[in-house]
Amino acid sequence: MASLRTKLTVQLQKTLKELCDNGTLACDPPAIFLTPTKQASHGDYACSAAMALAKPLKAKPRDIAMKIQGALGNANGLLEKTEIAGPGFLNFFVAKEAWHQALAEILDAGDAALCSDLGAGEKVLVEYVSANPTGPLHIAHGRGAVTGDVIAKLLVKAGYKVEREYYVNDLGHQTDILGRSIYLRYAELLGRSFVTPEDFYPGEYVIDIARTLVEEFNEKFLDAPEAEWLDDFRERGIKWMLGRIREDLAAFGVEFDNWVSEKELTARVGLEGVIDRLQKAGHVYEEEGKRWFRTTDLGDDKDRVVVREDGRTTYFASDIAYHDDKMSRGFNTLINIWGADHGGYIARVRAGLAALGYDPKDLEVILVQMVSLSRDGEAVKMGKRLGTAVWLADVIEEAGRDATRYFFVMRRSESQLEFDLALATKKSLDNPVFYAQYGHARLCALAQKAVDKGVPEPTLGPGALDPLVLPEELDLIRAMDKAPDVIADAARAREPHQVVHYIQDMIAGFHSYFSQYKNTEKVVSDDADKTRARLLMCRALRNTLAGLLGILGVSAPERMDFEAEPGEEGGVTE
RNA sequence: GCGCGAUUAGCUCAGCUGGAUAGAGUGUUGGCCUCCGAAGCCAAAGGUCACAAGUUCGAAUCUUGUAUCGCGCGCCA
Repeated sequence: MASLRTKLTVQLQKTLKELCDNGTLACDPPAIFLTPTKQASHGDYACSAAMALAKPLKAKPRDIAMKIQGALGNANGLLEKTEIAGPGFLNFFVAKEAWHQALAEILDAGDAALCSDLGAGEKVLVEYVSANPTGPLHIAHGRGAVTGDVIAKLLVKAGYKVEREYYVNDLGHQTDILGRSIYLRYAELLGRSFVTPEDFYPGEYVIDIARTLVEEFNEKFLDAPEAEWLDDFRERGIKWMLGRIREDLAAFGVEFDNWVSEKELTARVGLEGVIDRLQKAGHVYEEEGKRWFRTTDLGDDKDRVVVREDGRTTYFASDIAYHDDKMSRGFNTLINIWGADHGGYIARVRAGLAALGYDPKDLEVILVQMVSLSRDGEAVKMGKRLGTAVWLADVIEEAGRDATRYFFVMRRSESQLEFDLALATKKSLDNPVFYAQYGHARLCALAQKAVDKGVPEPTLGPGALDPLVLPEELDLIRAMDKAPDVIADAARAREPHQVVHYIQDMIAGFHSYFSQYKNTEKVVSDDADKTRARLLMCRALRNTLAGLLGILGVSAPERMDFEAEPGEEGGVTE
């Protein structure tokens, strides 16, 4: 759906092209954009094109603005008037009728009201989480999970064809450590004592896995050499962990189209082929018995080993193969959501793509900064190796799925996130998800109020929206109208937090409107025409809000339970 | 040392390809419930946009340098 701003931009572009074509403006048509204004006296949208053109045209900005103003007219009925202000701003005042028309279109569009065709069907692959199956998901994985999930949803709304993918590192040294850790716990459960080696996963979950192996194998491997049990222990450990990771993600509302196993992928494509291609392109050399990829030629800090002395390939080698596989599946854009601690990895993966003949810019990496968790005002130290990680599942249980998801995308990815569990569970507006959900519930209550009073179901007919003339009502329509723009912008920038702020603004506008007129211009009143118009507006608002919350994966409750503490069972009624 | 990220109100943070008087929440202070949901609303107070140069009609935004904090710098993943 096109917003009014988009329609007006199109009109303005058309006008400028005409002015340039007929010589009124002796230049090429400039790229223009409309900005929403900050104050009502500046109209609804402003454009600074005249100022930008002043220098190349060697003319006064205000004179240029006047020419544009005259040629634009009422922009096909969209505008009530255009004013020239300040150094040369064009301030556009949208006609009431155009807002009513916009609202009618929003109501007609239904779910499509949030959509745009920015992506034009382009294929995008979003890879996120991809946590090693050597331990449960912790809180930082959670942030990456929601970030990826919401970016994927935004891209879908913005007209991209999206696939979501989890890359499972089910090969390598770390998985061996998992297998050995399980074995030590297995032996312990069978009465043996042990000292923990340096490479060891200390988490409780390892004991849970070991318990299943005691059940399966009894004492079969108790004194057996490693070669006899390692494969079984490793594979069962990975399978168990992956099962738990899937459960945690499902409980969090995070889903994937594909789970790509490193083990299966490398078996299928064969790393030798990929390394040969690197070699043929002249990027591989041998030294000290190892095969190196000269990534320094392609923007990396140092060269990287792809094949070790003993012939085993490195993780990096399979990651090159994985990204090659992604590109070969026809994606124009690869978006990877990584933790900030993987930042140093970007250059070498890009180098891999470049060496294989792809444009390295097609890989975008969103680095999600760390989450610092505090509980009751005290910082909680994190350390996966120390077993002091905070599991995502525990956080969700404590704060609730809605609040947790909302918190994780509230801030820009580049900002470190302060996650205060006490705050997230608190019944206050520090916890903005409740504010937004409350707004939705209030809109539902309004609709119910109308039903209770015997007001007929409002229908959209000619002139039905004409009674909407209060400035706050027009503001609300304007807020809704820009939804496809906000989503497209957020999708383009890969910035979920923009949606959060948009929701907050829209809800604040509604609460303000509601409170201000609760004793005068009520939504449900004795005036049938006004009631119908306002109920229609509220319906659009409710739909918009529900759609936005849906993008965040946060529920839009029809009622809020006032008694229960948020975060506990029943705190939010679906 | 090098790379990436951050630095904006007491606190937590927005600020959209450079635009008009830098915003929101929270906290503080003071007002609103015979009301369609007060988990709400309204108002006040609160700023050297880390610092310094530069680019131009115009900089929180772009460039360079400095400072402080976080992350990374493995033939782990």
